[in-house]
Amino acid sequence: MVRKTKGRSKRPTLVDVAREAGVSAITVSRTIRSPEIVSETARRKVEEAISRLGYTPDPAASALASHSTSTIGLLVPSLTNNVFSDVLRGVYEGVEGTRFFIQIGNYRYSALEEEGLIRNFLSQRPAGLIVSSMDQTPAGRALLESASCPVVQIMEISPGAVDMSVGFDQLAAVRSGARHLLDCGYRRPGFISARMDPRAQRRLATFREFTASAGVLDDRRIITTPQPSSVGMGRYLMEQLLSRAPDIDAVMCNNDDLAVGALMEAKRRNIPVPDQMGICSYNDIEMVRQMVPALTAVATPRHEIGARAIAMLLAEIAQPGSVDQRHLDLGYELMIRESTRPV
Amino acid sequence: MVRKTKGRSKRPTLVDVAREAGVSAITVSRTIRSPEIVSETARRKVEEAISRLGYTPDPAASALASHSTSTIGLLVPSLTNNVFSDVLRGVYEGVEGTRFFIQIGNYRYSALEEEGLIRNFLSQRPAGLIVSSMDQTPAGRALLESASCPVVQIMEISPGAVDMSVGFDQLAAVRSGARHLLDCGYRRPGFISARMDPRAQRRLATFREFTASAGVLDDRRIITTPQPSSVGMGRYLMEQLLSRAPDIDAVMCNNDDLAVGALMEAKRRNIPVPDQMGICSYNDIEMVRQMVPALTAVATPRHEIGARAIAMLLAEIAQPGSVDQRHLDLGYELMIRESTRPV
DNA sequence: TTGAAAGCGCTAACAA
DNA sequence: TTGTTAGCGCTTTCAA
Repeated sequence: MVRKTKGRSKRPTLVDVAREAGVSAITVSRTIRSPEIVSETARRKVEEAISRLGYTPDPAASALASHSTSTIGLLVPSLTNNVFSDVLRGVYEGVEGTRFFIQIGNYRYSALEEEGLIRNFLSQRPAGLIVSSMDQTPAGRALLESASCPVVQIMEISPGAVDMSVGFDQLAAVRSGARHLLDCGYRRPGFISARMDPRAQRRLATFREFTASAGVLDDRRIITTPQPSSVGMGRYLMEQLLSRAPDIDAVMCNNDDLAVGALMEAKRRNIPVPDQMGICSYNDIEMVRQMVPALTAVATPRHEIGARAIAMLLAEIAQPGSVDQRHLDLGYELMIRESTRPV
Repeated sequence: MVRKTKGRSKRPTLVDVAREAGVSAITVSRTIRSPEIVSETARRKVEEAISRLGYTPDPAASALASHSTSTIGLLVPSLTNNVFSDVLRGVYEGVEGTRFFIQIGNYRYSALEEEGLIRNFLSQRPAGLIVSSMDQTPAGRALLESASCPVVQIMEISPGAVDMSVGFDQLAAVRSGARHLLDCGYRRPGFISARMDPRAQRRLATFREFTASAGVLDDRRIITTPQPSSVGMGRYLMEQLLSRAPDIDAVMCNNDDLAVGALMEAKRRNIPVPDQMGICSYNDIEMVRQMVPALTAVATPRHEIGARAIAMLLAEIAQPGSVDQRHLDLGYELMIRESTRPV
């Protein structure tokens, strides 16, 4: 059943190409990495030799000799969360056609695991690093600070970023959703949230402050769980909310799947949305606007965060120090749809 | 604004550790890779030296000397499709805690791009490869056949797999959904599908054959698009279907998001589901069973495919030829819920 | 169980 | 513009 014979694959090397082309090894190397500094004739000979031999460079040898790889590390807290799949897409689109490739590390919302991954990634001498939080452990942060490659922190804006950052004001975003609910005339707003990582905690705190200052805070109307977010969890939290505070008239959801779940639960109970229950979602993945009724949501620039982060990183790798705007605030947008009733 | 000084980081090497521990370099190497063949005393000295110096191995040097890396390549046709995010999760869970890490390549449903990625990945001497299709170009297939690492093809079962495979019978799966619609008493079933890759094509062909043999095939009730699948696309295709064949009484959807869209469109038009319209979904991501009404679906073992594929691969890497069951059929399951009416 | 010697395939640094 | 030389940090091979 064994198929492979660990083929001591006599794969051609730089030296083979050099011999074939009648030049030196370094000329071949240069032809590949910076063709513009090689003479027309040499280049042509080398290119022919390469295609004749079917040569492909060995990235390991290159990494060893040059002390740097073409790997870009991307640390995310979750692979399941739709939020990050959009970021991911932006990042992948940005590296397409370059010599770089992405290596994803999933730290599962654990700062300790994140620290381990940072250490691990850094030991591979990556060309750059994208990390999805500002909440590193002190050791993790120290590692990032002393990294010998550019680092982009994404998702939030924060004055304390290590090197570069791309994000938006998450707290202003959640506030705009809450404000919209009040503007619509809802007076007993609730809040549901799953997976209470530091960022979710901060958004909850902001919701509490905002509603408190508006005189409509009631802790019975706030339900959270450390478990992962899902549509089913949205239904469950909505159920809890309705039994603990039956007079609730609106709900701010900390994630899209929770909002979809909340809508489904309302439908099951024949609670009319938006008339007796306003629903505001957060992030605004595609599905949200296709619901019936379409969900109002705070739209976050997930894809653009990925795209801009990788663009910054590539620019900084190509030319260290060349990126002027090292901290980008991409903003957010309140998408008013059918699940909240305008005044 | 520049922060880094390309730190000629005097990072400790194997030789430094050897000197510190009073042994030779190769003993340090062995202590790390196969501690069981090193004496207790030597091992202890080395371990102490490693932690004292904060040594981490350089993967590039290791790869160059040993002709193999700890990278496992994973080729997927899409980063957006929920199907693959479940597979991904299974794979990532499987490498956690091992020395391996995953590198994802997205070939965007293009066999040509896939071929390029195979070439690219293979030139990095990966420890193993997971590919998500059986539809390689001839050159792509040849590359896989001559790869010097184990290869797992996932998603489908097929006698023509290159090395190992993990999947299920996609055609039997779609047939079971179609059969269920007929069993329920629906007589004018339609089919909607987006992103017509070869696999989607085969499923459509199977639907046609099956309905033809049951005498209920009508091509007006089949609508497809090459564009990506989404909830919005599901609504759109449902709309088309209803205008082209208003007498339709059920729809088989080739993907979960299409089914959710179809349900929403039915709701918008006040078409009662399941009484006047049966809906059957394909894949069964979490959201599907949380809809109101909950959607009937053919559940596919996406997470398990990822988990089993990586397990096979790791076993084969550890001990070439050790995997006996080289082709796994994981099956599928029809989940009957509220969107189809039982007889 | 341990070690010495010889590379792996490339690039940095310098020289021509 | 091109070449020479000397490694990069590890593992392989062979020997003790």
